[in-house]
Amino acid sequence: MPRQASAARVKQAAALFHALGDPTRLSLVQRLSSKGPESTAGLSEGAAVSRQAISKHLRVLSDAGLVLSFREGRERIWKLKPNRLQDARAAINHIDALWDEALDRLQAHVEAADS
Amino acid sequence: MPRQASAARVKQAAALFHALGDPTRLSLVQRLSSKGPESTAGLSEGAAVSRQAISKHLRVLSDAGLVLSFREGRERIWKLKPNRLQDARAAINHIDALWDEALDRLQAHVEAADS
DNA sequence: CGATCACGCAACCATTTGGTTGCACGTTCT
DNA sequence: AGAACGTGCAACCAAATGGTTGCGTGATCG
Repeated sequence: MPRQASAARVKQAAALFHALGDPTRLSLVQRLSSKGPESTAGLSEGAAVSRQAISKHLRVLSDAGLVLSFREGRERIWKLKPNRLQDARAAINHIDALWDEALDRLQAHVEAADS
Repeated sequence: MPRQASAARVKQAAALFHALGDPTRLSLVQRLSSKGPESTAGLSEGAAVSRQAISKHLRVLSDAGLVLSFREGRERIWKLKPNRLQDARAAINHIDALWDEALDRLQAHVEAADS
């Protein structure tokens, strides 16, 4: 039996994908991943949009558990919460597993009819 | 050098995640994955929302390349395009790879300072 | 102390999104 | 032929989204 009701799991995974489903946010995740922790202003540096826009996106990522932050002097530092990406990958793997099972069933059916 | 400009790649991946980032749509993908091809009406069967809502979601999934459809008599049959999920996984793996590189760089730095 | 910097908050705006209902059209069943 | 079915299309609606600007506040620099 599943550890969690399927509907709730889908909701959770969808929330994660939703957070990743914006180019600006995905760029932020990528940047935090490659360049390491950075301040809000730092992350706004090269961006096409305003600091507040970036700030809002970071808040969305934070709500999704993809990123965390802490105050340091007058800056707020953001860093990636890397384990969270595993959850997204797990969701995809789960769907893939279903797909493979379906193929197996189909294969079994074909072989049964092949006698 | 990257096969594609980074910005374009991010956009592509974000579009994919965006399509997966809705509970109803993610359920549809999961259902198509586990139960195999099905008609619009069939997919609307258990759903909480109307047939047209489902139809719109399927169209979004189709635009994202996650699903394809064909007319069969008076029905439209939808089936998963499984390879597309690989792209989503690849995007996550790519970010993870960046992260690992960053950790390696950090490690190298620590060891260098440790002499 | 005064200037500047980084940030948070709020108001506001246009567009997108997710949903509905109603209707028209082609297909299938009897 | 006529009824029922599966879809597609369009209009419409409320809420969410992504963005802006302006302003207040605490921290840091000179």
